[in-house]
Amino acid sequence: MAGYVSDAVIRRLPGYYRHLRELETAGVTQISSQELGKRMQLTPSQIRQDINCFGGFGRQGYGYNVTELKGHIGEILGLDRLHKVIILGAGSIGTAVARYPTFSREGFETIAMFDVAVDKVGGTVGDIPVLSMDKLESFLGENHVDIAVLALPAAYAQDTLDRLYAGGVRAVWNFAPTDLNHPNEMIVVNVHLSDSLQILSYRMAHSEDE
Amino acid sequence: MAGYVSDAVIRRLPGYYRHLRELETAGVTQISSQELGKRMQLTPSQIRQDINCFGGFGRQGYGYNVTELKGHIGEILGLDRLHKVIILGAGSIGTAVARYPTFSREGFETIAMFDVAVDKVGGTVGDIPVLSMDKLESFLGENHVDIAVLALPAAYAQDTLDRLYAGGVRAVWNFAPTDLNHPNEMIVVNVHLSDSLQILSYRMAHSEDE
DNA sequence: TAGATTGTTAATCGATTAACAATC
DNA sequence: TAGATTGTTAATCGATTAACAATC
Repeated sequence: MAGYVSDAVIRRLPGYYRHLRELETAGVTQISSQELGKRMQLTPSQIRQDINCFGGFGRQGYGYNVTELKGHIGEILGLDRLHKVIILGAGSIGTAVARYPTFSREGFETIAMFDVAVDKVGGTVGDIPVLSMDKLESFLGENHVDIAVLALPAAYAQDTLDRLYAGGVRAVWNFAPTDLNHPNEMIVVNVHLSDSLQILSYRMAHSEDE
Repeated sequence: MAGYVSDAVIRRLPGYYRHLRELETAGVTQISSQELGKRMQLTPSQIRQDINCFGGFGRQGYGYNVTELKGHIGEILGLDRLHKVIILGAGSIGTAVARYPTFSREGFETIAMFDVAVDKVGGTVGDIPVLSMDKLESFLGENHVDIAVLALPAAYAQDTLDRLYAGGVRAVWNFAPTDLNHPNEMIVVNVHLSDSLQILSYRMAHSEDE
């Protein structure tokens, strides 16, 4: 069904999912592109175009069924599957990711964390065991891992990514503040917290401009 | 100097800054749009267009001086100013933000955290005092705050944002997984960690498509 | 000077918006 | 049926890329 879908559309999908979940929780069963657009600050046209990249989930004269559309978008996002996750780095960022309740709710299960600090190795974060970084290869040999989270200093990120790739991991969620080189068949999504804060700083510095 | 600058350009600025910092650290003094483009996966044209939104920082036949350009972009991003920050929520995300070393290096100083949990109030995270949420208004009355970080559950985010606005805060960095309503003169930048993870999930689910 | 590379204008490409027939 | 709203095609708008004269 889905042919080429532009990056712009993909980046909006989680927003649709989030708003539809909120609407569902609020007991709303039906919504038009008009109303959803007002809520999400998008034009009704754009919403219909976006949704129709994946199929005609609406009905003329009615709009969209909230639960149904949320279900479709959840599937499109792959949230109907279970993802096994490991976290590299048991510092404050790694810990925050491990404890983030939303992830487990959406099918992301963290099965292990890795760190170099001897005082962390052997411990746990919540229920999650913290293993030695030296055990990474053997762990990957024995366990299927869908996603690796890089939550360690930039200086170690590239080397760790290369080890993950060699161990068969094909998807990385990167919190290290650097851009990483990776083979085409590896998917890397960056968080780059500093970038986001700098954009806030930019807007503050230029808020009088226009 | 800077007339209208598109969102697309603004979102790329932190990337320029990051790469220029890395180049400077590596001892590179000069770079052409060609080389920088190869490094950042952008066309040379785009780099020259982006930079020329703010002024002609290059020299024909030479390219750009790394340190000089980094300095200009740092200023454009407002990183030459000191920003006083408070963090709402002393959970694992708030703590991770408080401990993130990059921020203090770039001129963001966290002066207080706030939480409702009685076992956290009165304590510290690093050097930063954790105050009671009840003290927010009095704190804002006595201290200048440039940026508030929302690191609390979605259910409390809108209410807290309204209190921040009433207390004079005009910039918010939002980690709560919800979109917030805010007056025009308030600047809100969202992190939405779940969105980013869902985009990774999407790409994994559709990596065979093309 | 010759070579390189910018700054900037023009051309292209893609994403958003508008319009409207189809239809619930 | 009449009214509402989708799905989809066409028009517009904006961002990216190409080209090249200016100039270091």
